[in-house]
Amino acid sequence: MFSKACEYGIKASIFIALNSYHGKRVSLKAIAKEVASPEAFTAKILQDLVRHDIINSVKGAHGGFEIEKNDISSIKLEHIVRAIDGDKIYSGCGLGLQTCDENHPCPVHDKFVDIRNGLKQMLETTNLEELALDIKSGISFLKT
Amino acid sequence: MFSKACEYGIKASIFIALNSYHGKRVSLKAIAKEVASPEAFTAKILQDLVRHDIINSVKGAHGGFEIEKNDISSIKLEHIVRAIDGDKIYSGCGLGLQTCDENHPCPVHDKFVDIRNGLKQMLETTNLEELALDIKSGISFLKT
DNA sequence: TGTATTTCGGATAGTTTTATCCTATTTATA
DNA sequence: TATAAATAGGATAAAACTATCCGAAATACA
Ligand code: FES
Ligand code: FES
Repeated sequence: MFSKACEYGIKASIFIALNSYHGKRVSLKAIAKEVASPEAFTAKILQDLVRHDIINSVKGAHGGFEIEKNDISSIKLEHIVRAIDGDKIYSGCGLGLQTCDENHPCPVHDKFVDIRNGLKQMLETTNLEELALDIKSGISFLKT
Repeated sequence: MFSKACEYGIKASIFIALNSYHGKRVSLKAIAKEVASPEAFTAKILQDLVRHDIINSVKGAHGGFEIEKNDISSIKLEHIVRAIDGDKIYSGCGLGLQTCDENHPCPVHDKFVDIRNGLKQMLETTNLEELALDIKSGISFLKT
């Protein structure tokens, strides 16, 4: 469903949010360990999220990644997925036609659009805060 | 969502079904043209579907691919997807945890499972006959 | 000022997916 | 039987995705 990069990006963002909530900045090393992702690859993904203004980075000693406290609840999964995987999830035809078009639909268009809209809806309404809180309370997990 | 191989496989199967409906066997060349897929790659995918007993092939002059007329309505998209992409769509965790487990859920488990079940349901209940009939009646299209 | 820490960014390597090529095998028909 | 038409299958190539490496730049602190 999502690319590896996107999976890592979402999990990393949740972990950063969780810590930013307490005013703690986290390092790449800590993130990669906590979400069980390859360090160097995760670095690339985080750079991408920084460029898209989803997370902030601070270079140098005591540097790391953080999220504006006020932004945590307004950052939706959609923003992260769009930054990393682009909008192919949203716009593409399920069977690879050049464009997904009501007026020139592929055989599964109607059924596919239903499912895609569900996914879209989910990504647009799920924010980092709720996900981070579930981790904090031990309801959900980032690895294993 | 689906791999290219799977997209080609589904479209090819629909085209074969459409023709088998009229007792017509179709060649690889005709299939690739009709679904706008690379010929040699499509050949591999069709071989896969033949090995999985989803379609039949006949070698030699006047050979080609066909589907048992009585099977057209009982072949579900699920069978094709499983044959080509395996069951990763069904079993895997949306965020890449080793196993998708109620008792050790990732942060998006509940929401993800909902969507995955919708997809599963769709694939399990959609059969080749209905898709082929929509093509026949000009309601849907296999390419462009 | 010097050093350790840490992100940034370019280059490179490995793996999987997608795609192509060529030969062997099978079959209908002249 | 000879030939042409098709699928089968192995080998290979190209592209995309995943992952690693290393030096540059920035920053805190001694
Ligand atoms: S045209 Fe294929 S999903 Fe819309
Ligand atoms: S544990 Fe991640 S989707 Fe179920």
